[in-house]
Amino acid sequence: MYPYPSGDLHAGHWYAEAPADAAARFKRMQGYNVLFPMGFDAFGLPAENAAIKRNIHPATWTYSNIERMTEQFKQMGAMFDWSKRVVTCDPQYYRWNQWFFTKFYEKGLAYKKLSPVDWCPNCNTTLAREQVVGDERRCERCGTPVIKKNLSQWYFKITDYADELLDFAGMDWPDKVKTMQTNWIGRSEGAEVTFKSEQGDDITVFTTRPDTLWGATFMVLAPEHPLVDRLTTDDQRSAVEAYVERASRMTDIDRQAEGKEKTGEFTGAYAINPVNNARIPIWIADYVLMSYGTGAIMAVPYGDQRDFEFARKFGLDIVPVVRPDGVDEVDEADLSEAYAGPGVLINSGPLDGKVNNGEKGRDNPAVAAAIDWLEHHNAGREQVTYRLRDWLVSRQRYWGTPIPIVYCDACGIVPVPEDQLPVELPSDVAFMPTGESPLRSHEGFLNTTCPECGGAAQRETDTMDTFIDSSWYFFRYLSPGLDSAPFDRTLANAWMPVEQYTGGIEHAILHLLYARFFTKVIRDLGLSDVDEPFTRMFNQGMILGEDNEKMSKSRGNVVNPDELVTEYGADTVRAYLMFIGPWDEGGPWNSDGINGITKFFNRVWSLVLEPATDDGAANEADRKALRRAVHIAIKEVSEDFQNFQFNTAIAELMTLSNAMSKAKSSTMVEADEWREATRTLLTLLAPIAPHLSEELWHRLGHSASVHLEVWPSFDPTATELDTVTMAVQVNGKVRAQIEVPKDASKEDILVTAKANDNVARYVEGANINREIVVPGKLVNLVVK
RNA sequence: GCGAGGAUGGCGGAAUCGGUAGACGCGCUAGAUUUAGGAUCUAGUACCGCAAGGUGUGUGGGUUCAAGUCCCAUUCCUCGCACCA
Repeated sequence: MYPYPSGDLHAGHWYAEAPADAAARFKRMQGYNVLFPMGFDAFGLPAENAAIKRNIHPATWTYSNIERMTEQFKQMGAMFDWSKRVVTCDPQYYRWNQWFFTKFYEKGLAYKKLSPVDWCPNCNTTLAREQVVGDERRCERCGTPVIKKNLSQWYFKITDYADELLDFAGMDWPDKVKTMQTNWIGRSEGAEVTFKSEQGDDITVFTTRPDTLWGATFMVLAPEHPLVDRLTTDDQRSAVEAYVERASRMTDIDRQAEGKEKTGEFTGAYAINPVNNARIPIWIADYVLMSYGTGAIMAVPYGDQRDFEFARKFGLDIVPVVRPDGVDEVDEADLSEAYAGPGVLINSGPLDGKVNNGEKGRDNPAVAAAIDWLEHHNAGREQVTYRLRDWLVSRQRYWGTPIPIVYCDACGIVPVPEDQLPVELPSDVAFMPTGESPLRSHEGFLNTTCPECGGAAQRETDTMDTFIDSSWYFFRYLSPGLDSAPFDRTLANAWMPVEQYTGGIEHAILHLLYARFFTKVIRDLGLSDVDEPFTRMFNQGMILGEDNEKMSKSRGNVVNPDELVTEYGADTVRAYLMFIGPWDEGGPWNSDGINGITKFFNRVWSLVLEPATDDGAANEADRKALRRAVHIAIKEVSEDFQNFQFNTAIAELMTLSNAMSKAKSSTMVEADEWREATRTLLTLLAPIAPHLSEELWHRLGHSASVHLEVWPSFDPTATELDTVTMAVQVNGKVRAQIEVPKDASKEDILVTAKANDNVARYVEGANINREIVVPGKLVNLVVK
């Protein structure tokens, strides 16, 4: 994932990019054709805030940050291909955001709608549902609790792709991310049922439990439901209006602060339950959300805890409709909570006796029977509902892609034609955050002519959510300079999808969901054949301050990578970050530990370059042992890189260098095995410490780069041993170690084991009941 | 409340088709070298114990010749969602 150009590279950037670079280098040495690009997510609020605070233009601030961060990335020694760099605030990039917007509009995937939206009072802009986080409903960017506003905004119809987005087939992604996306999309199977009010209005509800329809004893509408005003009777009007007014003024936080205590008001109206013609009261309550389903529910207090609480509080009827297995009779008066489990349907007319097995949808015989009944009687139909909402993409801010729409009194909404793109962001605007886009007060931008009729018209002044920029930038890497299309189709079909993507878990249901959606629309626009953007996804953890807290200036626990590079060198910083622990776990920085890497690299240096001081003779067994250590390292390090286990890869390299230190002697350094060892050590180390390994490689006399070396191949015969050490246990406790030929028979192993003095001590005078031999591992003698 | 993940020495962490727990590193102890050294090298370092030996992977059970690893229960921590009908 490309970074936001915030200023300087911080420890988190290093933690995200250095191991990714090591993995890319490993793949290149293995012979793969690797494209490892870097770019900048350059639109966004911090640039505008910097402009307001320091009186510097967002573009100036952004581009100077990009320059600085690019230099810092080069210091890291990362192999980024800078010729492929993508900068999203560049008009040559964002013109394609605008182009996509018009294509979405043509396809009906972009639309404008007036509705209550989430508004961040600090950022002064609307937000997408995905950008409101936590139980206090805070702005994802700045942490301020959001409020509701009724505004006309542009949306992308991501809900059209809900079902396809639930399909993760062939994707090697963390289960956590797949689960989070699945829950976010929130598919529910059930039925849509239409009730009629006594005045004759259709009131449609969604339910996952149509089998409990005969237990519906009242209806509840969301306070914002459009029928509330019509249905409310005169004698109830003042109470209902007061309730609606109160609900509209309450924030979501206030609603939650009231806990789960139910509130509501009777409208005075009644509806007819279509399955049994029962006359049931219609209430309004804020526990029914206008934004989910149809904004109205049938209430089945017997089977739903919320409806149960509501019924008990307001004295409404409760009709038992499911008899749990093993219960003879259900008495409504005895109930203390709703029953949502399996059982047999009762009091349900034609469905009496049907079995509710607790499964969802048509897998449940009772639900299937209910849907069939509804469809047969024209009272409802099978229906699927999603939690996912359409993506609100309008932002009332300056530093983003202008939405390429013109409003004409004569022609209405007119997309800007392709040959007039990009709609460039004017540079001379006032950045005061007024709650309206700063572009609104820029006359030259605002006033234009209609592309269709040529009459006076006004531009849309909102800009696009920056998550649009990041939804397709990976395509742009393939042909960043192209000005005839967003990307080269042939290259895209050859290179995409991204075979390995890495980034933080915080984008599990933001960027990673939007990018999947965009990729599918790009496919459906006929621009590529790619279904999914990222085949394999890995979430690295977060690097914390030494105090085990998130790094922040106010805590004073920020680790500055520039200072570390000055003191220890880039390779040491890279390697230490990889050594600290598993990459997906992250963890606290520890300034003591980095010395271990410094010592390791110093040891490698002298191992390769210093003459041997010990003039002991190396015999054939010594040379064989060294070769064995080398090939164990090749095997382990290769597997570790493949699995992104950089910490154990470095541990293996340390083990190899320790073995080499022990083996080094004036005769050994003349041997082929020693030359293989040094060559292997440097090639295995190259992805982790690219500068050090290159320097040593050249000092050894090579003229080509170590980074162009072929990854060493593992020779299994080199690691085979003539004898193996086995543990001997007596009753599961280790009592001795024995050495046996590697292909010794079980019988021979047992003879050797029993001959051991210490084993004999524990076995003496007892019966051996069982003898377990795991060849090459251990012997366990069970005695009594 | 629902869902996911985790708990191993003084510290970061190794090891899970069940098979010698603590690889590798930090720190610490002792020694060597040194005018000196936050340098380097050597040896040691889970805990209790003089030793023999015993005990140990959050807690309590279970399966097994054998459990960090499998099963049941439970505590705590982290993350995500949350009146979603």
